[in-house]
Amino acid sequence: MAQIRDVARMAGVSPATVSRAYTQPDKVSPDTLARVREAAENLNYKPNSMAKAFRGKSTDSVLILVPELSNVLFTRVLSGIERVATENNYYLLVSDTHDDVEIERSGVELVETNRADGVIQLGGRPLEVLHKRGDDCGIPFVHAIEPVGHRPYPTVSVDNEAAAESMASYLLALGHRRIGVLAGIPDRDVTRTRLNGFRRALAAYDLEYSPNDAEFNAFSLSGGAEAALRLLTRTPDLTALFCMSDEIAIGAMRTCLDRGMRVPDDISITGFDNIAFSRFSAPPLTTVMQPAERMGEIAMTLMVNRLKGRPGQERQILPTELVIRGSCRRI
Amino acid sequence: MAQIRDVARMAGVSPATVSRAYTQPDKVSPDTLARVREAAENLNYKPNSMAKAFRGKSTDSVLILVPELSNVLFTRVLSGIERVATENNYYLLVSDTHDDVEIERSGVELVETNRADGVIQLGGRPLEVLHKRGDDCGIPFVHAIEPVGHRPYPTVSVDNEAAAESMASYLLALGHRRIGVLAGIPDRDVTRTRLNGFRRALAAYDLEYSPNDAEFNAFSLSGGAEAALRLLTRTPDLTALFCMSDEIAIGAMRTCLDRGMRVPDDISITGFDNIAFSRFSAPPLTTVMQPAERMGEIAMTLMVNRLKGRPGQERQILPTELVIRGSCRRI
DNA sequence: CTGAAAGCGCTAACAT
DNA sequence: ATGTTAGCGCTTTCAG
Repeated sequence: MAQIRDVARMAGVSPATVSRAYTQPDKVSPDTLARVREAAENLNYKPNSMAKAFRGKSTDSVLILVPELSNVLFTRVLSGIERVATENNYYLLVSDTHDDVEIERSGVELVETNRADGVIQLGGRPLEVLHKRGDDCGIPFVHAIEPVGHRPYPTVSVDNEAAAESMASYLLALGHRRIGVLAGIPDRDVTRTRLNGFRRALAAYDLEYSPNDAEFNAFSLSGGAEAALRLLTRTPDLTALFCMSDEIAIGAMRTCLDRGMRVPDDISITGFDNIAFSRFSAPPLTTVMQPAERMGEIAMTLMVNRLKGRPGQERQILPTELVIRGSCRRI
Repeated sequence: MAQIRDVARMAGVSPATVSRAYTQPDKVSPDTLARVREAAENLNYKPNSMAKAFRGKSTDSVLILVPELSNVLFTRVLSGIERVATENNYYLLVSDTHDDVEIERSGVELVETNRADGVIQLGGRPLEVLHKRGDDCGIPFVHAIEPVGHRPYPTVSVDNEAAAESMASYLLALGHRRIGVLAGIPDRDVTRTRLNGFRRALAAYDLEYSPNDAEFNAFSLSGGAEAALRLLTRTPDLTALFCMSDEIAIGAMRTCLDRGMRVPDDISITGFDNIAFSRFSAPPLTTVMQPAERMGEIAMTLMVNRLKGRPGQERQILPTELVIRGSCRRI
């Protein structure tokens, strides 16, 4: 593999000039520039990016901590991140953390070992628990999707509580009073937050949340199907199911169908996220839209800014939107 | 940030010894080893992985070329790759190529610039077209999902033609004779291959494939929905729809439902891939199972072997399986 | 078992 | 506008 000095020799210049020809072409005379380019071309020279990273102390890559690569929502966020990363010439390192603290910790370590310049966290865990020096360990960190208190680093998320509340209010407004909750994993912030929103909506109608009407399980299709089965077996008189993700909702729909219940005639179902599939379910799912790709784009933009030493901390809460489709009916 | 010489000084040894303490602990006396470890601990020393990569000429990372991050199938493969990568201490660089040759080319270049040690291609394009020196440019390359002729590098895929044939035969055996095809993007190998399988099945029944009964479009939900609309408008007498992906099939289902057709009573529909959602559609989708995660695992295993200088070229064709669910009926 | 020293390929002062 | 020089943090001969 040709290296810079080979090009330099062939072009009859010094290595420094070759380097400049790449990084600041305007600082090089058109003539030499042309010679350097030709030499590089001939020798098929490709700058060694590791040497550059080593020298320049910047890797041009950022690590994305994804709790579950098979989750469509995360994947959409990742897609948004990717777009902005590419635009800004950053590489993406991706790690599926399976929600495991240890994996997240060793991820954060990648910036301490100079493997990545920063990390974007799609999970709920704040930097504080991921590093012993806590929030001010100086690691460029951006939090996306799940809002985690008022952290001293850039964050992009939605107002889950408000979104959940408005979704629940919609159900209430349709006349539903016995609403079951198909929640996500119990110890996730997002689960708690959405549950709070749900309770707030109930409270506005002087209704009380009953834990007996809720089931907690994975944010997945089968998680939703199983939870629905348990819930409906226990409390068959529910008229609606408030699900904390579209996958849970679609899983629950299957269970209902299997039990001979028609949606929305016999039971109304709502989701959360507005993944692509929810528009294509039967019936199409009423849900709350989260701007997933957009959150990814913003997360990466915040990271780029941070890395390029621009602005400072920023905290963006993006709007959600109720998407009314066919899975609920008035009673 | 502490570096090796700080640790060396504190432990009262030379940098070389510290280095050895990490890479070949058995070559260091237990006593010094302990002292080094303690010093490292105290100083919170983390070896600079860029320096190591630079020195050692190996980045421990491999690039994954994903045609579309938002496609569930690719994401499953990625998930399998990730698992094996983590097990073997490799980092994953991921790039969404949007099926663009240029992006794929610059991806392959990452190994020439020492940014990655190898690349796993989930798309259909062979190394030959991605590098001017062609197949023998020496880049560790693994092809997954789409089989691309007999390439001189490791490949893992399924027999798409056979799988498509057996899916189509199933439809034929059920009595269907007017079967529409909802194909994927026309210029993708996988589309052609599956179409061949379909035609072969037809031929066994002395039937001819009619281009008029086919629509080509994106491998996506909306792609399927649109294509189905065009196809059904043009040829309303079809009794079955052979779809080249589950997403296409689910999209098509929606169109059928919207047109007042019941599945499978009025029209039978088959998919391809067996993504998680297909089990939860209404009706559940009859499809062909592709071992996506497994392909990912194997792809990465092949890569690791290649990188570690083990075995040689390998070519694995994994079995698929017909998954009969409720979206087809006998006529 | 340990240390000294060289050097991986590049870039950024600094000098011309 | 260009060249000279030094050095990024680590590993690896080679000596001792």
